[in-house]
Amino acid sequence: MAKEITSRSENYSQWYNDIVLKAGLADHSAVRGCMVIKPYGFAIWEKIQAQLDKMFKETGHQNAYFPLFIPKSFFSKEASHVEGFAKECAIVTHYRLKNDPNGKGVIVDPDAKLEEELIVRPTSETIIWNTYRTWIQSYRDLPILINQWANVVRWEMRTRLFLRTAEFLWQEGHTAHATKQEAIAETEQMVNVYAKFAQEWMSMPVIIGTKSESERFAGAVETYCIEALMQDGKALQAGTSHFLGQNFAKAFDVKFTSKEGALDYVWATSWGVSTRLVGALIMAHSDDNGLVLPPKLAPTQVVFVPIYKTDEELSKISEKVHELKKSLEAKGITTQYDDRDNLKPGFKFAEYEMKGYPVRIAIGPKDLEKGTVEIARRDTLTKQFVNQTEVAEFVENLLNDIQDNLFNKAVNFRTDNTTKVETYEEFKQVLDSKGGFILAHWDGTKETEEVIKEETKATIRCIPLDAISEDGKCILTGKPSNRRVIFARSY
RNA sequence: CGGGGUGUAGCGCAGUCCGGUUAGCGCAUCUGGUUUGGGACCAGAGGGUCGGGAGUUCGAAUCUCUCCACCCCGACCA
Repeated sequence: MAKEITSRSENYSQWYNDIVLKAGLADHSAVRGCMVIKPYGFAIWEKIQAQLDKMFKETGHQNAYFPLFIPKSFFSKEASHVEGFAKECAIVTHYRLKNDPNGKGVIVDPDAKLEEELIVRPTSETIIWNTYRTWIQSYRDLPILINQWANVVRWEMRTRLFLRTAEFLWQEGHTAHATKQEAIAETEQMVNVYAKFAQEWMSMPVIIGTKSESERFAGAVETYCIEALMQDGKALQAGTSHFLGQNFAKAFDVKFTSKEGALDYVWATSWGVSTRLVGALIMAHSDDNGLVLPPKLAPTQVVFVPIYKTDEELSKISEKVHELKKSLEAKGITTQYDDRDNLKPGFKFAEYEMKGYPVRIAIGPKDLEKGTVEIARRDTLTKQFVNQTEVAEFVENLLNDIQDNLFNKAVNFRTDNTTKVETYEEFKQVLDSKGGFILAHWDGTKETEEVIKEETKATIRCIPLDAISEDGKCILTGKPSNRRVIFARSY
C-alpha cells in the first residue's frame, strides 16, 4: 500500500516513470532534462559498464579520456556532423562570475567573455580526430583502438529518465585504421559486441542492421545499429557503430604514410552505448509489480528475508542465513540479508519485487524445523520450498533459468509483434492496432521514407544484416525492392 | 519550443474559484508497547520558505505578473 505503480495497460509511460522513481533508480534534478542517478540505478549502470569494458578490452581496446569542452571551430570542419548536432549544443561563453553590483547574488562577468566559445561535447569525434592528427604519421601508428567512458550533453527538447536526458553517461569508441576493410571490420565487430551484450547480459533480443541514409549518424558513411522492441510495441535503438570512412580524417587532416610509401587519409569508426540501456532494460522485462532484472545485471541477485516472532528465533535464522549466504557467495552469487526489525515480511516482499531482485529467500521457524527455505523467483512470481542443503546449487541453476526465461519471453514477444505486410493499407492498420516491428518492402529512397514517416510516424529502424533477399514491391510506391526492412514507431 | 495540466511536510493529497484565527488529512519518521509465513496495531511526539521572485492589499497558499520544474499531447531527436 505504500507504493503503487500505474499499470502498463492504463498508461505505459506513467508506468515507466513510476518504476524508475519507485524502484529508486533515478530522480529528476533541479536542472531541466538532467537526472540524478541514485545508488541502485547507478549500480545497474556499473554492472553494464564492467561487462562492456571487459568486452572492449578483450577486443583490443584501451580506455583514454578527452576534454569535456570542444572549441566551436572544430564543429564547422565536418559539414554533416555540425548540421546533425548544432541544434542541441550547450555553449560556454564566459569563464567567470562576479557579485551583482545591483544587489544580491552573482552575475556573469561581461569582461570574462571567451575569445572562442567552447561547446560542451555532444560526442567527441572532433576533439579526438584533432588529437589523432598528432598521433598518426605512419601505418605503424595504426590502428588506434580507443574507448572513452564519459558524459555528454545534448540539449533535447523533450527528455525522459534514462531514455533521453540532456546529460547522459556513455562510452564512445573511436578507432583509426589504415584500410577501409579494416575499419569496416571494426565497425561490424563492435555492433556484434553490442548485440552479444544485449542478448546474453540484458536478456534482450536485438536485430542487427544498418540505418537508412536519413537515420544515419551525422558524419558517417554507414551506421550499424542494434534495435530492440519494447513492451508497448515501440522500437528502441540500443547501440550504434559507425563506419566514418575518411570523413573525419579529411576534416582534421589526418594522413599517414603507408607501407608502400603513399600518403593517404586514415579510416575511422566510432561506436557507443549509453545509460539509455538502463531504460531499455526496464522496458524489456518489468511488469506491473515493478522492475524485473536479469540476474547478470542485478546489483544484488538474492535477498534473504527472515520471518520470526522472538529474538531466539531470529538469532537461529540469522545463523542459518549467514551459512547459506556464504555458500552462495562461494559460487559468485551476490546476496543481501534484510534483518530490519521494523518492517514486516510482506512489506519486504513487495519492496524487493519493486526493485527487481531476481531471487528472494524467506526463512521462518517452520523452515528451521523442516530444514527448508522458501525460494521465490521474480520473473514468474512463483515460490517453492527447497532443502537447505540444496540451496546453493538450486539458486545457481535458478539464476541461469531466469536469465534464459527473460530472454525467451522477450523473443516470443518480439515474434508475436513482428508482422510482414504487403500493402500500405495493411502497414497502417498493423501500426495502429498492435505496433511492433513491421517487415515491409521499400524502394530505397529517402523520399519514400520521409512520406511514410510524415503520414504514420513510423521510421525505418534498420535494414537487417540477415535480411533474406526476396523480390517485392515498395508498400508506398510499388517500385521493385529486393528485401524487406524493419519499420516501427520508436523512442 | 507550442497546446493542456500540475507544484502545499519525505510521499500522496484537501484547502485556492469567493483573500481573513495558530494551514489540515492519510502514509512515512521518532519514542514506548504489542506484533511478524504477503504491504501490522495502539498511544504520544516531531516535521511547512504553501515551487522561487516581484506586485496588489490592513491582511495572500488563495488575486496579478514573472521565472523554474515536472507530467500529457505535439514539434524535435544518432
